[in-house]
Amino acid sequence: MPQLSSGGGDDLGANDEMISFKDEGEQEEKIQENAFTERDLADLKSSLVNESEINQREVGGTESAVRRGQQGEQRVFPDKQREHLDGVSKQQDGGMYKSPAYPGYPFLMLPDPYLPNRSVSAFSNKVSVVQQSHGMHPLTSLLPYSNDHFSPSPPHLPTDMSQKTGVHRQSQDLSGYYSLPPGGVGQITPSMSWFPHSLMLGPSGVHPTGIPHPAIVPPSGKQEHEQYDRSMKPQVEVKREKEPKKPVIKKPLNAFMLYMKEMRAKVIAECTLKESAAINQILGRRWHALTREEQAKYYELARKERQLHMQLYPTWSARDNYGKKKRRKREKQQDSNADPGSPKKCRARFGLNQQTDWCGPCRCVPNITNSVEAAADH
DNA sequence: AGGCCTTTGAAGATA
DNA sequence: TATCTTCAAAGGCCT
Repeated sequence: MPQLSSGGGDDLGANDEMISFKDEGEQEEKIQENAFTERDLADLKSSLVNESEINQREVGGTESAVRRGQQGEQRVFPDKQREHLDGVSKQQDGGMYKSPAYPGYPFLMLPDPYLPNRSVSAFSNKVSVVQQSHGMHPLTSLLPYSNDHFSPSPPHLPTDMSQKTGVHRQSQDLSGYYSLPPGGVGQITPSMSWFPHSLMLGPSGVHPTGIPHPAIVPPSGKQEHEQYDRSMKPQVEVKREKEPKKPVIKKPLNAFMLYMKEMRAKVIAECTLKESAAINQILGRRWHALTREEQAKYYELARKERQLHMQLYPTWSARDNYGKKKRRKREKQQDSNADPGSPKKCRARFGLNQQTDWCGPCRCVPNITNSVEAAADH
């Protein structure tokens, strides 16, 4: 996406970005977005009934205007916002702002920086964001990673992970963030019933910090309850032991993702929609309706997420998760386009003479020799 | 079972 | 450096 940041933006940079939101008639729209109500939901709901109708209405209406504007305008915000937030955090990281970058860590009773009185917010293992949303600061309910990430058997990290020097260093660094109890996680008492015991059983499979990071998921992409599976499917266990797969470390969530995670259930509750695509459309509009300050909270949280992620996985790169879909698409394309399988098949595909015609699309030679080698070379 | 849809933002890849 | 691409979450829907 275009990075339109002009640089030099600090804390006030975000202000400029937000102002740009209001340009070109978007101010009025923004006001309307602020008044986003059930009417919008009803629109969306009804629009789901007829997709073509959606396109006509939304593309022709404010939705498209928003989207058109977003491409150019919204992208301006984050960079400066990041700078802004970086500046803020540099001040806050000094100790007065110890935010649980992963507030979903169930075993950490952390002062919530977003609570007015910084009271301790104990996150349950699976806290619905909706359930928390009323009477609490929005971010207190923010559970960036649901309990699904805390499988009974914590996903084991790559073996080299524990050997990385940065990891050891980070456990100290993180203590500031997470207010780990003296002695570390190992001293957490079993009385914390919402803490999965398996997480306390030992170092194996647990990050050296003792923090099972929710970004780590088994290669399948879903949390696998291996302990239970083993009792039921010993064959699977054997297979797994033979072919240990590296757990996938997922990307840290960005501000909008965090916002979605918190607000999704609320939107679902408000309207009966369940389709994520529709929900996300609503959330996208609401996101733009947020005030600068409201968005800043999420940008700050996202920044913390990235910071923690970097500390937990110093060698991780987004590139690590790259290319899965891309590869599949390429392979599909290659299968359908380039690879005819054999000259005969290729020529048949394009209606060419099997004996004499040159195959333009794949440039295979005429099948004069009809030899196996020629076909193989194809 | 796995891909698609849909959103924004971060970051890697590419021109 | 600017632009493009991919992936993060979510869950219903479709093949």
